[in-house]
Amino acid sequence: MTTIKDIAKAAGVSVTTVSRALNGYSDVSEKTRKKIMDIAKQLNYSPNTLARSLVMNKSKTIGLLVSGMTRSAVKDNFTFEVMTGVNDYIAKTDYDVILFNTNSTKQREKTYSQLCRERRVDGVILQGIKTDDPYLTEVVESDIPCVLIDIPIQSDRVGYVTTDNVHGAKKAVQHLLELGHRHIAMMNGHDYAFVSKQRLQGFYEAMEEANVPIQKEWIVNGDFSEEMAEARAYELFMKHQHITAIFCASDLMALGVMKALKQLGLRVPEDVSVVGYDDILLASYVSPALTTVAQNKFQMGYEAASMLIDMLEGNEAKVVTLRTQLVVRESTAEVKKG
Amino acid sequence: MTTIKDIAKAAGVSVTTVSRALNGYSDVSEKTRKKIMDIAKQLNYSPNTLARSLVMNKSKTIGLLVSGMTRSAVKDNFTFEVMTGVNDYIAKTDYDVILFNTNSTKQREKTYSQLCRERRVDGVILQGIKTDDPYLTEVVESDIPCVLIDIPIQSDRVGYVTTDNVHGAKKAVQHLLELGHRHIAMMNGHDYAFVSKQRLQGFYEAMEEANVPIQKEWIVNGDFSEEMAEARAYELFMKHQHITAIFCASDLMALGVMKALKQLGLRVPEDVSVVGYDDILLASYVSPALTTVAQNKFQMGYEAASMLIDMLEGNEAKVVTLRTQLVVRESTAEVKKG
DNA sequence: TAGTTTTTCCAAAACGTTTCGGATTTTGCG
DNA sequence: CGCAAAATCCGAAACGTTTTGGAAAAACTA
Repeated sequence: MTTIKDIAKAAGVSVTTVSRALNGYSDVSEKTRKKIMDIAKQLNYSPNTLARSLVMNKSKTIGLLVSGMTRSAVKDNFTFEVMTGVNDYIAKTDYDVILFNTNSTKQREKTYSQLCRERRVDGVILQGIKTDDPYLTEVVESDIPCVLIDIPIQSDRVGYVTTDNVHGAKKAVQHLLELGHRHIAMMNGHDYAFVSKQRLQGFYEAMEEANVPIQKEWIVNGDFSEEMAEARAYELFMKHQHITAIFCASDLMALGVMKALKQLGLRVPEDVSVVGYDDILLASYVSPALTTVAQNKFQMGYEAASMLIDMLEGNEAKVVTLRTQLVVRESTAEVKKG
Repeated sequence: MTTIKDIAKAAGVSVTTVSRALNGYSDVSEKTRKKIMDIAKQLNYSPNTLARSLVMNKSKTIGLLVSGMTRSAVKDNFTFEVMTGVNDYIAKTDYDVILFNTNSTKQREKTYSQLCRERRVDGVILQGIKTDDPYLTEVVESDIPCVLIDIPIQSDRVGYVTTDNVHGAKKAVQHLLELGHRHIAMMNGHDYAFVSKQRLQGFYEAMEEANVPIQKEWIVNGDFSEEMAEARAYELFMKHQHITAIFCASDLMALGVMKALKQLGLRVPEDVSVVGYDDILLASYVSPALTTVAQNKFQMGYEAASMLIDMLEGNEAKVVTLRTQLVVRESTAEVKKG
C-alpha cells in the first residue's frame, strides 16, 4: 500500500510538502502540487485515515447505537427508517458511521464510553434505549457529543430529536372522542420509555378536556410487543366489555390488539375502534387498515445526524421536535348506538 | 484521555510492560500485572484502536456496503434483514461494522478500493449491487477479503452466499403448473441482476419439463420496482388476455402486479394467480396474502458475516447456497375451467 | 559456588499521518 | 544591485500503540 512517503520519494520532495499539497495548503507551488497529485494518482494512493485520525485526534466517524436490530424486530421498520435517515445525511458529509448494537453481549462487557472511546468516534446517535439503561447515565456524564432519539435529555454536549408525543396522542384520543367513544382504553408501552409517559399524558389531557372519566384499570402495558399486547388485550376485553375503543402507543401493539379482538369475536371497527402510533409500514397493509399517528422516522434520523454534525462543527446541542400527523384509515368508526 | 504511557508512569514500569500486561502476555509477573490492571481501571483507561490498528495493520472493522438504504426502499425489508443478520454475527466477535452506502454521491467520487483502504477495513460484505456496477470489477481485482450476497463471483479472496434461485423459481412455476395453469407470464427484475437470470432459468426449466410452450412476449422486466411492475403488468394483461398466472421475481413487483390487476378488474386468484419471490414482511399481510418463494434473508447476512470472519482468520473463501421454500398463501388457485 | 536456565522487564523502532518552527529560495521594489 | 518580503519548502516531533531483540534479575542445577 503506497504511503505519503513513497510519493515524497518519487517526487523528490519531503513528506511535509506532500501532505500539504494533498490537503490543499497554499504554501506549495502549483508546479510541485501538480507533480505530487499526478504521482499520487499514478501510485493509486489513498490516505490512511487511521494515521490521520490518530494525529488529528478526530476520526470523522460517528457511532450509531440502536437497539432494534434483532431478528424479532423486523416487523418494526422504525429502526431501519431512522437508520436510513441518518445514513442519508451522513452520506453527504465526509463522515462515516459505525454501527454499535446494544442488547448484545458486548454491552455487558463494555461501557458506553469505552465503546465510543476505543473507536474514537467523534459523536454518537442513540436510538431505542430504555430510560433505565446504564448507558443513559453514561451519556450525560461523558463528554462525547451525542444526540438522542426520543429521549428528552439535554446538556451542552447532548441534544435530542423527538416528536410531539403528547399532542400526537391527544389528537388520536380526540379522534376517538369525536366519533362518540366514551369507553376508551389505552395500551401503553412500558415505564422505561419517555414516549410512553408522554403519550399517556396526551391520553389524559384529551379525556379530561372532554370530561370523560378515566378508568385506570383500562390502561395496561404491552411492552411495545405484539405478543404481549395481544395477551394483555385479551384479558382486558374479556373483563371489560364496555370498552368501545382503544388507543395503542405503537402500531405493533395495535396489531396484537387486533389479533386478540379477532379471537374474541369482536369486529374492528364495528365493535371496537383501534388507533395505533408510529405509522409503520404494515399499518396501511393490514386489514382493516390502521388509523394511526404518523411520525416521520426517516426525518428523525436525518435531523439527528444533521444536529450531530452541527455540534461537531462547534454549534451547540439543540432540541428538535417534529410534528406528528393523525392518519385516519379503517380501524376507527363511530361508536355503536345503544 | 489516559494512555498506556500514563499507566506506565503510574506503575513505574515501561510502556512495553503495560502493553504486554494488558494483552495477556506471559512474560510479566502476576504481581506487576495486577498492579497495572488496577491502575488501568482506576485511570479509566481504554485502548486507542486507531493507534493499535495502525501498527498492527488490521482494523478489526468490516465494511458493510448495501444499496437498499434509501428512503424509497423502506418497503423492502430485504436489506434490513440482511443487515440484522450481519450485525448479529459480528456482535459476537471483536469486530465492528462500518456502514458504507453505494448510490450516494460518495460512490461517484471514490472507488470501491479507495473507500475500503482509507478506512482500512479488514473485509467487506456487499449486498444489492448490480452486475454492471463499476464496484464489482474492483472487488475482484482488489485484494481485500470480501463476501458477496447474491452475486456468484468467486476467487481466493471473494466468496458469496446466495439461495438456490433456479430451484426456487422452478418450484414456484411448478406450483402454478400443478394448479393447471398453462398460460404463465413472468415479471422479471432487470438484466443486471444474477438472480434475475437464475430465476428466469428456473422458469424455463419448469415450463420445458412440463412441455408448456413459452411465450417470450409474456416475459417482461419490472426493474424490481413496484411502480414499474405495475405499469408493465398493466400493458401485459391488457394485451394478452389469455394469461392466467404470473410469476414475479420479487414480492415488491408482485404487489405492483396485483395493483395493476385490480385496476383491470381482474381478481386474484380467481382470474389470475400471482406468485412472488423473497417473502418480504408485506407478503403475508397484503390481501390476498401472497404465495411466494421464501428466502431466509437474516441467515444470508449471518452466513455472509460468518464466512468473512472465517476468511479473515485464514480460511478460504467459500460458496454458501441456502435453501428456499415455497410458501403457498392465497394469491394462487386452480385455473378456471373453460 | 559457579554456571545455566528461566523469568521478568525494557529501549527503541515502527505504523502513516499532521504540524510547528524555521530555512531556503524567489520575487518585488527602490 | 541590494535588501525586504513573500513564496516555497523541509526536519523533526508528535499521536498511542505493538513488537523485536536483548538485558537484568531470579531461580535452578550440579
